[in-house]
Amino acid sequence: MPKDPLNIHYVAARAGVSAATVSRVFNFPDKVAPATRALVAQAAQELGYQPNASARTLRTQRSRVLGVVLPTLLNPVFAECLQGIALAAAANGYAILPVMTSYDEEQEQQAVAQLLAAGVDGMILAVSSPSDSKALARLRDAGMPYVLAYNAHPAHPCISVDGEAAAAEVVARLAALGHRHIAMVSGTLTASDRAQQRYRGYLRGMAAAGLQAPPLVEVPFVTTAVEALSRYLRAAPRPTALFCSNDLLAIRSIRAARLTGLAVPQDLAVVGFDGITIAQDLTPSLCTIAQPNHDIGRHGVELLVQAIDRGSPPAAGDSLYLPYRFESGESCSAVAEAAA
Amino acid sequence: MPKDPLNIHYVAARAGVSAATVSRVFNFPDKVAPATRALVAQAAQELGYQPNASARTLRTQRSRVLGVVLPTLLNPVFAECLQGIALAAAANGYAILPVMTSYDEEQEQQAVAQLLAAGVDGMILAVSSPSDSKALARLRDAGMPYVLAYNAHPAHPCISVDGEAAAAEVVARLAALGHRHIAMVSGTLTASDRAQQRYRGYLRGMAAAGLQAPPLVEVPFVTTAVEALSRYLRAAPRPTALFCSNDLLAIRSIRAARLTGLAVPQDLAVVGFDGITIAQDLTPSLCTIAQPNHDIGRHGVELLVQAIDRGSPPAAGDSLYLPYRFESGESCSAVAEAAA
DNA sequence: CTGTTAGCGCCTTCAT
DNA sequence: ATGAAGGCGCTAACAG
Repeated sequence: MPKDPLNIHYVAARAGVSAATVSRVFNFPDKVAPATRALVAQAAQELGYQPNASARTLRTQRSRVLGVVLPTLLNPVFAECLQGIALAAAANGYAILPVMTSYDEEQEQQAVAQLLAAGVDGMILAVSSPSDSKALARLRDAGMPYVLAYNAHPAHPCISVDGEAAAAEVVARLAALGHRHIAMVSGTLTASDRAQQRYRGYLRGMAAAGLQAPPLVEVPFVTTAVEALSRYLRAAPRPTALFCSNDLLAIRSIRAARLTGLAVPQDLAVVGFDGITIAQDLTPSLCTIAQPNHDIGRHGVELLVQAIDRGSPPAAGDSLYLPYRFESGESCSAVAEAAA
Repeated sequence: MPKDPLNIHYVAARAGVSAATVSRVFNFPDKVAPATRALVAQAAQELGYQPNASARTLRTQRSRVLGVVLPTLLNPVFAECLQGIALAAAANGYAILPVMTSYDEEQEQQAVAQLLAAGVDGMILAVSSPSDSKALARLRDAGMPYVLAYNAHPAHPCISVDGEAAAAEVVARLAALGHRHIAMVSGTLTASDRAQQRYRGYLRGMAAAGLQAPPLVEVPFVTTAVEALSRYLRAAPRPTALFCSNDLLAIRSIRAARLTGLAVPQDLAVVGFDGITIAQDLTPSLCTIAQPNHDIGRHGVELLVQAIDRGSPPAAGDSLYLPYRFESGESCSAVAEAAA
């Protein structure tokens, strides 16, 4: 049973050296004679000693902890991204401190305040609206290194895909398949920067294809999405294709279609966005824009770690736009003859 | 612009009091005269002062951080649980430090070691095998408060549902629907305590129904599950119902069935386990055992927090078995006449 | 009710 | 190459 005060002095005493030497063994092994080093390592090993993280943080002003601010883990996109963040952080010797904000700006601010007080070395966040975020302003003022994930904004360092181009590509492909009535479905547009990017891309794509864009189908509450979508699909005029701002909505759209008696993709083509892992194992498999969610997290961590090491926060110029992939799935096909 | 040393003394100076008083305002507001308290609060507010977490932790030996050890966030069950943990932790003034272990016992040990060194106040874990876990032994030796989630074991405090009873119930219901050929599908059995519980329940249920249990269908790799299951379904004799040890496998089984030309549920009834949120919006909606994933996380946090407050780790007797619900979904129906 | 004092465990000059 | 000393920011006794 180890004595209660399992600190650096105790190890030092056992190894017959000073506390400073023990500290060096853990931080700069090269600065200690091999023999002494072995002695100390041995003592530490036997005692099961590990340097106290708080004391080390207090002294060095570096916590080796990264804060993570995400809307929710109920959307697999963010769960997958967090998994990537967690793995990359661990690989780089960092721990993570995640906080969920429910797409709420007020909670984003609180999360940032909490993480600032916790003394994290950097933060990765996905926020509602980067352009006017108080939370981001606070980070910048504090000189805290941070990276945005999934957001896209010229004034901030972002890891993302070009959502606008991807959305435009979706529309182009649908148009090429003969679809002329293509509607877009999203959650509350103002609550998500992502949805806005994608909507812009949708509009651009429609214009490029010479098609008229019907009004955006906004579905505020996830829980009632199927119901709302069913109502929408029963009302005329009905589109032949639906572009959904995320995969969760696409899945619910497919259900709504089936409940309404529409066959997917024959009567209604459905395309999602995100590339959540599960989507490819559904039946029909989901046609979507696949994002490298894991890598978005990983690159975020790496960018942050590099910035921390070199001592200056990431800048907008460090932004990374990763490649996306149009994943053709069974939920999307050419428009049926009768409807064309 | 706040001065660099934004510490308790700086606030104290500005409020014209001592550091101790500032500390008291943050920790025991009642022990300070209302007037002084307001003065200090004002000063802190203006400066944007927040007590330094590391210093506080070093001094009090309490970090107000909870460690979380989970296999992966790629399975929505754990993502949903973590969401519950995160919310409950925040509500109780705790931060969380999650670590993912990929169902690997070696990584479970590393995670525990890391969390121990980080000085967390308690831990919530879902491990592969509670009975012989070195990681749990280490926690117990260290006197670290911990709770298991999803695991079930008489020697440890667990938050879970009765997976065995639930599995038995599934079999009973399938039998009542006329199914006589009921097979069970799982991942690597040894990698998951949950799968083992459910398999025991399956066997018990089969025995109770007077049915013979065919060999367990073990699908080691998630990525190749659809392929393996398709092969299995094409080979005779084919079951009329499939009980899957989790929802992810159930979803893949449904896909495998369709690829094989089998209609679900007419030709093959499929039942899952977990109750991941997305399952009810699929088509067919998934028949499953719904677990309160969010609440499992929440109760884990609450049990831990209570134990920490009272100063003694949770005991096996504190285990909580939450209610599960058989969620009838469209993926399961009575056996077809021809096959009966 | 408030101030003084000491030290949590560690790292980091500065000396030797 | 190693040791001695001071202080990171905070809280908990103890005085007053």
